[in-house]
Amino acid sequence: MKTRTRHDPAGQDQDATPGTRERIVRAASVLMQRQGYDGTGIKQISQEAGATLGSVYHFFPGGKQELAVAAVRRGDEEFAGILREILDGEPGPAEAVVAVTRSLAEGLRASDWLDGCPVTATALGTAGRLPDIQRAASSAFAGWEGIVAEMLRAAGIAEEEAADLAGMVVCTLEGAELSAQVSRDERPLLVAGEQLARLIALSLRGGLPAGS
Amino acid sequence: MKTRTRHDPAGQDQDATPGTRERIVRAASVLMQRQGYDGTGIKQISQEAGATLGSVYHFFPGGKQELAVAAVRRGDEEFAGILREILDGEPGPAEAVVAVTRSLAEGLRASDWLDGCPVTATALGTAGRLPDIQRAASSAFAGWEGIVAEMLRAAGIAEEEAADLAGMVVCTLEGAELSAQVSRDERPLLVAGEQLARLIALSLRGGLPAGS
DNA sequence: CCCGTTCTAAAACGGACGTTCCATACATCG
DNA sequence: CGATGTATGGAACGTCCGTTTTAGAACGGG
Repeated sequence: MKTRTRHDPAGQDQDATPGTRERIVRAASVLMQRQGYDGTGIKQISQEAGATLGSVYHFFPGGKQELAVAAVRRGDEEFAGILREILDGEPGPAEAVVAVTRSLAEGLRASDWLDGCPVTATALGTAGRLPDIQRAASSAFAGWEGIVAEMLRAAGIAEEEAADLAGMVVCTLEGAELSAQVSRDERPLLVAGEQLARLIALSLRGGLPAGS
Repeated sequence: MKTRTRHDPAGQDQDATPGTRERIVRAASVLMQRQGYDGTGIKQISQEAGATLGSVYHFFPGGKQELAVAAVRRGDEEFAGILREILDGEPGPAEAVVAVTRSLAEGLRASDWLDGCPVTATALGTAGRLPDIQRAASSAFAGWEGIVAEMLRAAGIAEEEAADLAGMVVCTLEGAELSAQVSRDERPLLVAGEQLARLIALSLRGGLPAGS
């Protein structure tokens, strides 16, 4: 029942009891996603991960803060993967964005509105205090924006407009998921998806640029 | 130095040392906006408000939770007031939304990116745990949405489309402010403003409805 | 003038927090 | 077979948490 073979450098066994460090990061990511930074205790994390305090501080000598950074990065990569996967499976950018909102809505409802954005809660609770966490969250947003921007450029939207539009898409997804979670209703996400699709369609056919 | 005259039912003196209860709510609102629910202590609130623990528990027998609900409601009303004020001062809905994003950006930058949305941090940290706070936050979002929807209808947009668009506007503002705060950069807000303006302009002239 | 209500003041409590510390187990290497 | 370095188990520490409690001050109505 112990752990598994030692010297498993990255501990990437996919799922079969994934090594202590990996379990700790996963537990931290889930718990902080749900309860925020201050609302999540190290002891709770270690318990949920099936590890002990000694292990936590062994792998994360920087304590809670270092662990939170790892958790945010984990959430970042996880969502980036999902995002890429969905975008690749859709024919056009408008359909892709709608598909993302649908996926987010399903995830939210399936978790009884507990699992929102994996970085927002952690980032927001530590906004002006813990710069390391803030930076990790900021680069997560930037990364997602890049993924969306790439898709938009591939669809033929000009460089600069694609960047703006990608920023808009990520912000709106963020806000809509937040809204849906707080109001326990998937409608904000679905509406956001449709409206974003309108906006993308407008850009695809070179429609009116901001100034009415 | 004490307080002021007793029996000041609502304690609405505008600003001249506004009574203990009022000071407590204000301090709670600001602190929870910045640090979230779990990150803010009752003792910190009482100290910041220039009150004592006795006063806090006198006015809020329900403890921290009741105080948080009052703080969220206060943030709700505050932003609703600002929103109405800005919307009334602009000629059309597109300009109005842009003005709101500019105002939010200024507020964020002026506070060194500390003061984001007055309800998001509190709501997100207590999402599945404290239903009272969640409800207060949810009704705040709904109220803001109503204000925006009314403006859109007044500008001639049909009932149902105005509702969807208003939801989109509020979600995007929420997400953009979050993004701006985390990345310490006002660009997300400004981009969101312009893109929302495009979307509104599209609705004003009966443009393409979702289906590409 | 005194009583009751309203409000303020601060001490005290049990518990949880993040962190430190050390003793132990185990695989690997000389 | 020691010896070594990595990993685990868990007790212990000091601090701060939300809350309770008890006492006192400031007013209003009888």
